[in-house]
Amino acid sequence: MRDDKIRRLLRVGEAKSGMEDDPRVAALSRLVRAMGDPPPDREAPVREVIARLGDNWSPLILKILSTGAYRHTTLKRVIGEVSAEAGISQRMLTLRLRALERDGFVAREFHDTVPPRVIYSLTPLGAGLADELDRLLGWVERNSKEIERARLAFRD
Amino acid sequence: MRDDKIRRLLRVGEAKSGMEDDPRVAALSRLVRAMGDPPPDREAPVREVIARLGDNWSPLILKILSTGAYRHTTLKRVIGEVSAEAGISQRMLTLRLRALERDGFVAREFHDTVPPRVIYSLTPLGAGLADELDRLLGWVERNSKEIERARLAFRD
DNA sequence: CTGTATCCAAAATGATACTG
DNA sequence: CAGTATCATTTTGGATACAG
Repeated sequence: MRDDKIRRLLRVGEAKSGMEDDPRVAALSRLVRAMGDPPPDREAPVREVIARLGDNWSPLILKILSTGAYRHTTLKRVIGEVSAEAGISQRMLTLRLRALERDGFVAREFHDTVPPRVIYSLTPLGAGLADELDRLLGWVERNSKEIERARLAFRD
Repeated sequence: MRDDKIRRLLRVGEAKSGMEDDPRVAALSRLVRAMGDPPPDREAPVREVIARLGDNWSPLILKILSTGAYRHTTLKRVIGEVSAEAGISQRMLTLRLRALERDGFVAREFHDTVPPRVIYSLTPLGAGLADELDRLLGWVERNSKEIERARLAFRD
């Protein structure tokens, strides 16, 4: 995207005297270039991975798996005890694990016995993602007082 | 939660000879304590903030606002040009901005003129969140090759 | 211009029953 | 035990019209 297009978006007049150099133009220009062309869509890793971290169950799954390897049902049982909500449905657990496996964060070890045994664990990549999650949680934790304050002040 | 309850969840027998000390028990115990009692529900800042980062529009809004202050419609126009999708609806933009404002990440400056002028900008707290977002994006970026490889390998 | 209200479509999640 | 299929419910998002 060219800078003059950005100027039009911002309704910034052409700089004739050099006084209208809106700093947002250069900053937006950098942002657009950093995002690439075309910009990442919903299926792009950047979007998907952050969406995973933001969904209801994946963060908890990552945290639990960072303590070790688990069978499917054991994982379900642990989530049911540890979460604030009613517990995860078998369907959702499978969906989430599949998504995490698909992106290389979770390894699935299948033993074709009766009954079958399937062991889920974090890959090194998944452990890295769990670390990122921890750092993010740490930031929120450190700022939760201020967030709570903002929430209370938000009675407008 | 007591450790023997965790052992039952994991179907770990009582250690009589000291050989069954499943390392997951201690790790899970630490995890449960770190999460607090009761564990954070959907409205808790930890959950909400990460959910914000994971939704469709908030990350982009944060990125754009980190380049400066914007009026409502200008922001909408910029998002429409910068995003991969069709653009954000006025309703969603308002909802997202409200949520970000509610948690103290975005400041709303209202001028009661005709037509009204409303300027949105990041608070220092919001700038901090934008920094966290950047670090997260950086991590995904650095690992996107490996993620793509996992995706291609995931034809099972 | 900023925002709300209403209605509608699409997506996420859960419940339940079933299979190998 | 692990997983799938189906259906119901909830949540989320968009389109449109309208108000101040």
